Amino acid sequence: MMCNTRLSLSLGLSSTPPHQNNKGKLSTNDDNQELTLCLSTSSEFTNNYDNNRINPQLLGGVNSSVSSFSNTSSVKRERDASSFEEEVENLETKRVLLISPKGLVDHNDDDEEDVHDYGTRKKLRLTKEQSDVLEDSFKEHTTLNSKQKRDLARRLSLRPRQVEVWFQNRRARTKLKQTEVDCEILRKRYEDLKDENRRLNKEIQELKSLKKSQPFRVQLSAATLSMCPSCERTYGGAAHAATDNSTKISFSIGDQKPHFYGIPSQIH
DNA sequence: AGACCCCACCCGTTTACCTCA
DNA sequence: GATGAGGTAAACGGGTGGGGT
Repeated sequence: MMCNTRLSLSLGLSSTPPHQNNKGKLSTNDDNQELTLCLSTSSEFTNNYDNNRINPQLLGGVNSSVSSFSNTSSVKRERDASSFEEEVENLETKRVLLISPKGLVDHNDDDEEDVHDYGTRKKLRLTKEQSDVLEDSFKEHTTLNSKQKRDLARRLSLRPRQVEVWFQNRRARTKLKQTEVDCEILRKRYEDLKDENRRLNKEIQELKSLKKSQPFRVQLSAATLSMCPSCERTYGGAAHAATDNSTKISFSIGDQKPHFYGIPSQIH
């Protein structure tokens, strides 16, 4: 099997390719890849670059190796070829460069359509037709099995991995939208409860003042009071005693306006 | 049982590309 | 027209869990 992976190593400064997420490890997914250790100097990198063998995306990492990769800031990395060459000229001749699979050697067939002249990964923009088909498929099922993925990829002239990634991103978008909807519902519910709380507190204050003005007629604590939402008046704990069959309260969670049946007319 | 591998998925992030001020 | 900011979507790497061996 052709070696698709090379690890280039020389002495000196170190940098991490940008697509390694600044987190380090060089990993390979392909069992057929092998790691080759070789020494490299600036001039070799320049030559490789000119020979279209190094991914400028990686070179961006080289460009900013000293300044950018020491922290996690998402500063846009300069990928301009000329500035890279200037940087390379300025770099010391010996440095450690870890280059991941796409960086040094030939791309496999699948990847070739996605690279620019200088070897950068060209960002695919799906056509309207491709997006429509994927959307339709997503409506049917939000996940794909291997066969569905392969079929869809073949149908759209995409790689299965691209279809897989599209579905992952699509699920993420759906989830994000749903989260936003949920947030809005919760916000509304919170506002409603706040209003309800404000109204009940106001009633408590009114009752307290009523108790003060009519101490012998109103001897009920606020906790034992109930309220008829239809008329917005309160009445006492006798209703809860329910010794009188004519006094019944119908109330359930979610009711906007609970109704009170058979409440003695005198409390109104 | 548990160690290992593979696979699919999620999550956070990076990056290419687009739009708009 | 050039440019930078911000948004969007494709792509990536790492982590995780389930299933098979």
